[in-house]
Amino acid sequence: METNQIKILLVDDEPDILEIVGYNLEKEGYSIYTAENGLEAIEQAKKIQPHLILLDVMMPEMDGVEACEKIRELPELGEVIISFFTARGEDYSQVAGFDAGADDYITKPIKPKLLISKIKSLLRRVKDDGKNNTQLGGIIIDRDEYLVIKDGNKIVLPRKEFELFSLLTSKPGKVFNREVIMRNVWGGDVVVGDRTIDVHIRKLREKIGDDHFKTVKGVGYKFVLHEN
Amino acid sequence: METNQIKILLVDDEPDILEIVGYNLEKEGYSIYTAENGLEAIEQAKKIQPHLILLDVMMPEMDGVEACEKIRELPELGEVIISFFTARGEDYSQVAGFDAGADDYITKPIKPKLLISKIKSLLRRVKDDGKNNTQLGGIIIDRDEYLVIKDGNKIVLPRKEFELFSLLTSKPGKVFNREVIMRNVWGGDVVVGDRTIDVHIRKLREKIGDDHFKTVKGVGYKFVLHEN
DNA sequence: CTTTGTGTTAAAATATTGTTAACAGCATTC
DNA sequence: GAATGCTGTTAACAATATTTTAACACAAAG
Repeated sequence: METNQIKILLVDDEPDILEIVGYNLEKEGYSIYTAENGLEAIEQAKKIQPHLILLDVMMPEMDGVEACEKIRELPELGEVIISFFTARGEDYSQVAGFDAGADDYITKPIKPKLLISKIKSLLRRVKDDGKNNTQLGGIIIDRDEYLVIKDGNKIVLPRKEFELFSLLTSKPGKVFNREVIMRNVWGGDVVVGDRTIDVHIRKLREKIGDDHFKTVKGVGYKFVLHEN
Repeated sequence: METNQIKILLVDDEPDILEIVGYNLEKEGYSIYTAENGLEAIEQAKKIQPHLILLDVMMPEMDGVEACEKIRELPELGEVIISFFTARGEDYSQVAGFDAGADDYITKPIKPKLLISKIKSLLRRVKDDGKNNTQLGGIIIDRDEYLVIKDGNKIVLPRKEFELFSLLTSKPGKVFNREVIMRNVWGGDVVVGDRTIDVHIRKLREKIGDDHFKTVKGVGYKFVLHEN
């Protein structure tokens, strides 16, 4: 990933800090976004999907620790890296911070060089992610994590359901007949009853949404992104 | 290990793919070898002892899955990492289940940047056989000392437990199935009972924390940093 | 209005994992 | 060299989650 595609959200109630830190990071080529309190931070985070969030611990409205916890509850931001700013001596908050789900700490006063090198090290994980993800509209299928994320909700599917879902979504709109489904999900030799596929489809409809799975009677099933 | 000492064997029946992928990998400094079918792949693999093999699933003579199985039976290649190329939707259940003993897979069409980052991630384990410490949230993993530090507490793990932990944390969130765990922690030839992995997972849960280790039934285990 | 294919349920069957305690191997200590 | 403690493995059993079945309802097509 190019440096200039990496988005960093900076959250602090002191404009001075935002400016000086922002300046240093922009000089390195990162795209900088800012917020002045925890509430705003969460709004922004949802909107811009940053790679890294730098959160001040002490802030009005909602402090950093609380904001961090809230952000960690948002599945669509599951990958985001969060680091706190904290004044030295405030380090009692470190334990609380890790509990809240922080990845690292940066102590004030901020030294630009140290800041940059810490940030580079934190972002190393983002740069080479190499994930097997598919994004279809608002639905993310993560084959590494065996997870489906829809509208910000993590949905855990059991194996057969996941594989069936994965097959259907491998070509949205295409109708898969029962034989093909059988062969791909169950394997050529396994023999199971007639209603098994239906039951699995039903569960997918329950979990993912009724209207994504269309029955083509006498032929098979298909996955559609939008109903029409 | 230096990048230019890392040997990658590329196996695909389409010369175009060999060329474009080979070009991209050579640009990164890897040493590239090629084969055009499964049989040839096995010959080459024995001869050059590569660190990583990228196998197309669909090939004449002997397909990727079969070749992978054969390679896994060769004791002299016990350490090799194998990843499939696969078109999305193709042979889904087999590839997804890693029945053949692959470590990962890469979906076609191949995007060079993603390819490179995936390969780097796969090779990370080979490259830093030397010293390496990782920090993940509040957890520090010291691979030299077989030591884990969590919330400031030192946790000493026995070798097997440490290696299992180390594997799972090498890619937080990713599900590792039992075969892969077996091969990486115990080695390809060792045969131990079915419950051994479970017992080790249990001990990690006891020592590191229950909620970091998620079971995906029928698939495997994953390490998660933050629960949600 | 009969046939054919699909939808729905809950219960049954199966598969997979969790837990425990026991044991052997090995190194360390006394 | 006996005692101790730790590691890794196993086996038996418990606990759970997933998958399948079976029975019946329903709906569309002919």
